[in-house]
Amino acid sequence: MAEALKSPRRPRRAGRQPRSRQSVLGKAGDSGLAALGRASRQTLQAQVYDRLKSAVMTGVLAPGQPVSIRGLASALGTSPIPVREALRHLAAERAVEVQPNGSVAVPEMTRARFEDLRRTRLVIEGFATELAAASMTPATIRRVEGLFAQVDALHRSGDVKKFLAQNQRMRFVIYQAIDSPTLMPIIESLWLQVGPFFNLSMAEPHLRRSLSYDLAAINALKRGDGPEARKWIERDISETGDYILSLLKG
Amino acid sequence: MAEALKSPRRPRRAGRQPRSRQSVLGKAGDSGLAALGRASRQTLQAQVYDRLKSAVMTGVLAPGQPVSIRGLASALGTSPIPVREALRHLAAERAVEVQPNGSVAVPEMTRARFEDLRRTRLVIEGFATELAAASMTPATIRRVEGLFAQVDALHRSGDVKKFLAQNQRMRFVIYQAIDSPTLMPIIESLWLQVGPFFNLSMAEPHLRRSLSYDLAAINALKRGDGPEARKWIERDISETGDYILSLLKG
DNA sequence: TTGTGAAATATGGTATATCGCACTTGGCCG
DNA sequence: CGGCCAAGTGCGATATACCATATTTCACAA
Repeated sequence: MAEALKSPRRPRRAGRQPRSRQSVLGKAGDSGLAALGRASRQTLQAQVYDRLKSAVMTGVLAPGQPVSIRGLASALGTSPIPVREALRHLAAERAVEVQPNGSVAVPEMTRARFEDLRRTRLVIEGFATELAAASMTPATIRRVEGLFAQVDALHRSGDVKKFLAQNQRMRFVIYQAIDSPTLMPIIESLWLQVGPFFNLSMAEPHLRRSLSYDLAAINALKRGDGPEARKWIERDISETGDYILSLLKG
Repeated sequence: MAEALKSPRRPRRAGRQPRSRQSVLGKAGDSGLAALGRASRQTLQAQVYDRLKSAVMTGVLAPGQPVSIRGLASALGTSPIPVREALRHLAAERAVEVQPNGSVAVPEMTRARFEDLRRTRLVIEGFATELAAASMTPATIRRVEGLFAQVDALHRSGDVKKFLAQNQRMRFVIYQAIDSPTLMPIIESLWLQVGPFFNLSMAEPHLRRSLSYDLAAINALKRGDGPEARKWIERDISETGDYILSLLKG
């Protein structure tokens, strides 16, 4: 058994910090060995990606503010490489923009861009909603209705951030029912692009109306009435867009 | 002033190969300093990305065949890092798939996936065509007609590969007329996903029909008739899909 | 001959080092 | 007093090093 010879391949340089592959970012309090089965096979790049994605969606990263790879890396306690790859991934989804000098930033929103996004969302999410009507199982309906109840409660409690997060989850459960590996990433990318601005600017007078449209859409989905559900989702996207656009003016 | 100590940062290790940033991949025979002004500010990652994208589109990379990062890197004469990033970028666009072990491959095509792609393309490219009708300038029309002539000639000459390449260029000129930073990347991603299979399987009996639809669409665009143009593009996508699907059966 | 397991190999992921550019800063000259 | 040049600093891009795991190969024994 020459294994003892092989295990320590090389003398191992002194100042090396192997840094265990998991849980570098996930600060979930691992209770001993339980962690082994949990996030075992998550690459750092994927963890950083998830974090940044959520940071973009929740508006933690302000639009226009440049983000430095090294800064993020040191903030997250990793080397620049996983951060670079996560940022590239987000850039491919248009969640962030690569600046001429190479650093990245959440893109600024202009009226033109927002209107472009809105018309695209109308077409794609409208289509997706109509498709979803044919794929809704009773279990999915229940899931959606449960989420709607939560969203409604969050609306009453006034927690806009959580409201939007759960609202997104609800929508995505609907879209996921289609089981379309083509549509889903497109819709995710669209939400990543408009999401930050919802978080920054959505306010009460509009939320209630949006909720009523969602409810109408859910009821239509329950009946399997795709065109009707589509109509309500389109109305929601369209009027929410009007609202955001009215804020972009000033 | 301890600066003098700092300026020559370190003695510079002997065996270092700085490897000029450009033209590592571009084997265009640089004639001396002329190269300086040419591809100056292209990162390696971007060059690798372009190459791989074209390799995927033209079917050079066979679906399912795993691509090793290191293999590509040494084939291209770079380190693995730019290759990794280019592959991640392509993976985000669904042009390649990250395998469970971390390497990547062009995804296999199944009937289900192809039908999913087709219905999505019908909606998105149909919409895009209709929009384009409102944005076509005389110059764009001329450009498209010029490309159509080339495509037609290539069809007669029987060079399917070049035919498809120019055909794509023609379509993208139309879509680009919309000037939609949202739609364009989506359409590109869709073409990256279906492109390889066109290259592998398109054959004569279908090409002529497809060309006639394209011509009809172009004429409709010229008249500014968006719905009509949309109809022809949709018919093209739909019937080309039928054709490919008939091949996927066997 | 074949199955099993261990070593060799290949490969992905990531840390570190270094290059070269870009932007900043400070000083000098007009 | 203002603008321009030069050093300095920060950062992105990339090469290299090295670990850990997946895969292959090969030897040995049943």
